[in-house]
Amino acid sequence: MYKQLHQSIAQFIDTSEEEKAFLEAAFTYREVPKKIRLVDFEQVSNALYFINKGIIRLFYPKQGEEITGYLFKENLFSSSYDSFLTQTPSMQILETLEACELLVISKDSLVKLYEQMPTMHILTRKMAEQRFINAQRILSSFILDSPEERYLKFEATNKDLLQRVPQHYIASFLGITPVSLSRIRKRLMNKN
Amino acid sequence: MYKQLHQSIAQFIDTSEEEKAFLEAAFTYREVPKKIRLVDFEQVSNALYFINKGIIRLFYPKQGEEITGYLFKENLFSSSYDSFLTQTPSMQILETLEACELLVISKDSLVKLYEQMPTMHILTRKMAEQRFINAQRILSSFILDSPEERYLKFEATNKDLLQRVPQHYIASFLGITPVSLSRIRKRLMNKN
DNA sequence: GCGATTTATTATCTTATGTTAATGAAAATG
DNA sequence: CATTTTCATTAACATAAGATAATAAATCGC
Repeated sequence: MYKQLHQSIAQFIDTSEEEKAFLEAAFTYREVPKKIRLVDFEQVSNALYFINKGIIRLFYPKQGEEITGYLFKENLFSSSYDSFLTQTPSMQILETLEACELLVISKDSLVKLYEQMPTMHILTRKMAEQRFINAQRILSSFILDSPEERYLKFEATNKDLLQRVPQHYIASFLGITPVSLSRIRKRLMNKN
Repeated sequence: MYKQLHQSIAQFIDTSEEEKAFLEAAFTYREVPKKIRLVDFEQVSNALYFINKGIIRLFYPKQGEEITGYLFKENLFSSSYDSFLTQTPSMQILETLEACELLVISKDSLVKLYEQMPTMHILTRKMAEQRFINAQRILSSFILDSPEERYLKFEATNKDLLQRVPQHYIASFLGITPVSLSRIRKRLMNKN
């Protein structure tokens, strides 16, 4: 149950058996059907969701449209992180795209963990750094690359998501319309 | 000399007099003329730069072009953070845009600080979180807003930079060409 | 202060993407 | 299994931004 979580954390810090026990006590297992909102619009997020199985989509509502901001898959922490950190209403919606098996930690449990194991500060610092680097890379791709290049990079690094996620979600993640993505795919087909 | 630094840090954690002394010992004051590269392309960054005075521009080289990624001003920590954190060659260039008065901390000094004051982990965690939130907000503006809307938001939050920074740097930060920004400004002039 | 360089604007032309709508295929639902 | 809904593709048209170039204004460096 907690194997994937421990493995993911091990990338950042070493944990003793005692600390592993603290962690397991802090996270609760939860199965969630598809299309369930973990964080709704303008709701203050009070939990982080580690994904054992499934996909979670983060999106922005914009004039009746849904603009995908990120797609979280297995072994990632998913959240409306901005809202969670600042405890302000979320501009983003967090919704399961597939039925999910999650490990959930509440804000309160996290605070308790900070007291129980000081290395937790190091872990969350490294995670925040990792998230920053990730956001930065996506941002630089928006600055530097054309939609076609962004699609090619996405394809190269997320082939599995291309199969599991409806194409129009990927289009809006790339900052383009489904129509435009379809045209780009056609162009690329003809090149090769 | 260190007043601004302490004030900025005070937004995140409380520091004792002893800790303030550790911090002052870790940061060295440096005056840098304009147009000096603090981090060059493919160089591994080994310092963070707190800005007492001046502006630092972060940009990506792209086919002979320079694409602005961020503009740092007074009381901010500036860096090629990705390179600094991962200790890999920087894809970004960090260059003074004006003559700057900086407080510089090296990777080694930072490591020493972590040992001297454990709250440093909390400080850098909160800073990393803040940076993530910032990157996230810029990214969401790329996802949600048109170039015109991005310009208006930039104008609203960074009126001073509009005066101090050549317009074509701002254009590339907004993800458009100088020509396009000029057209947008003209369009907006006529509206009001 | 003067010549050189940088910078901003404007015009022209091209092009990729947005918008809207129609169609057929695929998937979900009862 | 049949019906409804979602989804991807394609077409036609409009538009904003890119590319290039010319010009004028502002700034820099000696």
